[in-house]
Amino acid sequence: MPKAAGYCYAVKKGRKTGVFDTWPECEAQTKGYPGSKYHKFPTRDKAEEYLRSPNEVFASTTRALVEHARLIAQPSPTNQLAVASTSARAPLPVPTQIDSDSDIVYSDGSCRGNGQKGSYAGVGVWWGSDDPRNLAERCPGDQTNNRAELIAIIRILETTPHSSRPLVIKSDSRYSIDCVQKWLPGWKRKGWRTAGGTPVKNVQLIKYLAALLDERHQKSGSKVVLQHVYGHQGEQGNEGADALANLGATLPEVPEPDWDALRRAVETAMRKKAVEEAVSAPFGATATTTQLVVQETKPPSTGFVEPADVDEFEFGLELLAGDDELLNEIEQG
Amino acid sequence: MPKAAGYCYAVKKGRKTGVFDTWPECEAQTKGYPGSKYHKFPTRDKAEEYLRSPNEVFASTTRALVEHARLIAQPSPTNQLAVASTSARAPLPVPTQIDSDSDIVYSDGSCRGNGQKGSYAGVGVWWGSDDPRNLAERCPGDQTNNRAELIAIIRILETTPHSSRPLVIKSDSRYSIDCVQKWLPGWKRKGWRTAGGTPVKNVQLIKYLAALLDERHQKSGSKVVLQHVYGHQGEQGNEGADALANLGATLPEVPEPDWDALRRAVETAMRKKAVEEAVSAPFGATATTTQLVVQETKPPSTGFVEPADVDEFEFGLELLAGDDELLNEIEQG
RNA sequence: AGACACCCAUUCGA
DNA sequence: TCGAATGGGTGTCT
Repeated sequence: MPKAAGYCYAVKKGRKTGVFDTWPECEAQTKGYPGSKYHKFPTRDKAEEYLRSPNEVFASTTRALVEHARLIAQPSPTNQLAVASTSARAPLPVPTQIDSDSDIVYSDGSCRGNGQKGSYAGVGVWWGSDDPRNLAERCPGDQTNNRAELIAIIRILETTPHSSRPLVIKSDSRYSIDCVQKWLPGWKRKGWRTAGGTPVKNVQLIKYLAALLDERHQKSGSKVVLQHVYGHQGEQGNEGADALANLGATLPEVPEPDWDALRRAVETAMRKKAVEEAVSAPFGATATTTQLVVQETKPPSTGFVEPADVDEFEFGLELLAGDDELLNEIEQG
Repeated sequence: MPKAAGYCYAVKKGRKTGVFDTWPECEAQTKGYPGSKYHKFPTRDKAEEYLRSPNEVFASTTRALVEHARLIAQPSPTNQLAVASTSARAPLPVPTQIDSDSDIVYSDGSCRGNGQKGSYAGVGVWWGSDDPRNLAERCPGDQTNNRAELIAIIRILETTPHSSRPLVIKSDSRYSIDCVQKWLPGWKRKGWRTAGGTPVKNVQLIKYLAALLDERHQKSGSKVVLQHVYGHQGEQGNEGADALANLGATLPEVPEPDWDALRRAVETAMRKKAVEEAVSAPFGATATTTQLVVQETKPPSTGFVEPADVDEFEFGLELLAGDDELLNEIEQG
């Protein structure tokens, strides 16, 4: 509540451009300047990043995306099934250029009127300006912010081919990250009950997301880094995903996939691979256990984003051991 | 989110005047035209009403008001006390003609540079063109838009004699109306904390306003109707109050009244009356509990202002039962 | 009690 | 498009 000034103002269009420490300074550059563009940020870093980022990130991406999303979204005899099937969820073509050590992608969910009747939610995935892998989709099923955030991450994993490079997913949803990072093991143990004894929400989504992560680790051995970023800090990628999510929320309703079926399909594939490996190397070599690396950033109020803290979590076939449904299937099949 | 074009543009001063359906048409009449006056409206009705409304409703009122306001406002040995005392806040003379079933009055607050250092706020009350009860006053104390809006309503209640007819106060401040309409009971219960746990702002103002409403209900049994109107829709009364508020903001600073003292004075008077009534009619007759009627209008985007929905709220001695300070005073007095 | 999101509403202004 | 003044809520977990 203390109005402790600690803000910066980035002026992108104005008499002088640059970063200014006080509002009056910023105002002096923008007031009365036609088409001025400026923004408040909690840190100088963020302000500078905003200045560096291109002005119209999504303009050209948008139209194509809307069309793409509409096609997928509109229930019709020819594509209704496809939407809910895994095949329609196959990876998109990857751009040919490979330019960095790890793949970075932003996810975001939005939900107009969250908690209200008649709310509508959207999902956004942003790889870069004009990147064909970008997504703007209507959130299927219940329209809540948290579902949209989870599904955004799921959609990334569904549409991104495995690769040897780490995949860095940046989300501003602490909830989504914590679901897979810190709460999932306990939930498995305690039968998907919250600390308050109530059933965990969005279980199908969370289980499917966990399965997708497991699959990726098992197949490629590569890392998935879930990194939390604070929303609305001017970070280009987050803003991009946000805009795409808002766009997605305007699309027509879509049928909800059968998340459990999707998860089982993934798990079946994993089991096959596990069996093959066990057969070819039966000398006590345990199933692949890879790491889910979760990167943490400091909250924006600290002023600096320090070198990311890294928490590491065991992942892999743990799920097989903790899931009754799966054990049953294995026993019977 | 749909940018569904359905707007009209009224040009009051420009190359051609009238109502135009598109922004380019409107722009053509106004761009570069010195002193152009134009406005966007959601409906043609509103646009036409704006054109019909006299251009300078207040011109003749203004000079007298400025003088009047200056006299009241200027702190001087002879009137400084009067400003803060209830006696100086006595009702103004009412015009002799009585012309309708209920009294309608518009309130508005304005605040130049709201939130900035050096902002200055004004209070406007509009009864009609050239009505002597009109007010244009500088906002005392902190200069914020919301304080000005609250004080505008307070000033109406302070300066308007009780009457058997309902008093309709039209304000464009949803905040002010909600303060007394929907949030006040909860605030009393929860110790004047907001939903986020922070202290409610402008508490003295709100308490005093509530006391004035209670007093009015108790004394006269008449209704006070708080009606929300949307700002800048061309409604004459709202525009009038707006102009007066802007005028008030240009007046010199005024000392801030002791709102708590004012409230206590009102509450003391109420208690006396309550006691008298209890004595003269001790047969379980409860204290007067009247209704605060809150009228709601549709937002302007719907295009039509339908017959007002009416929500009714219990008011009256509830405050006596919920205010510890008061209970203490009663016990001691 | 805390955290991260998602918003909703009305103003006041530049 | 940007700022501030002000309030209300849900989604979710610990």
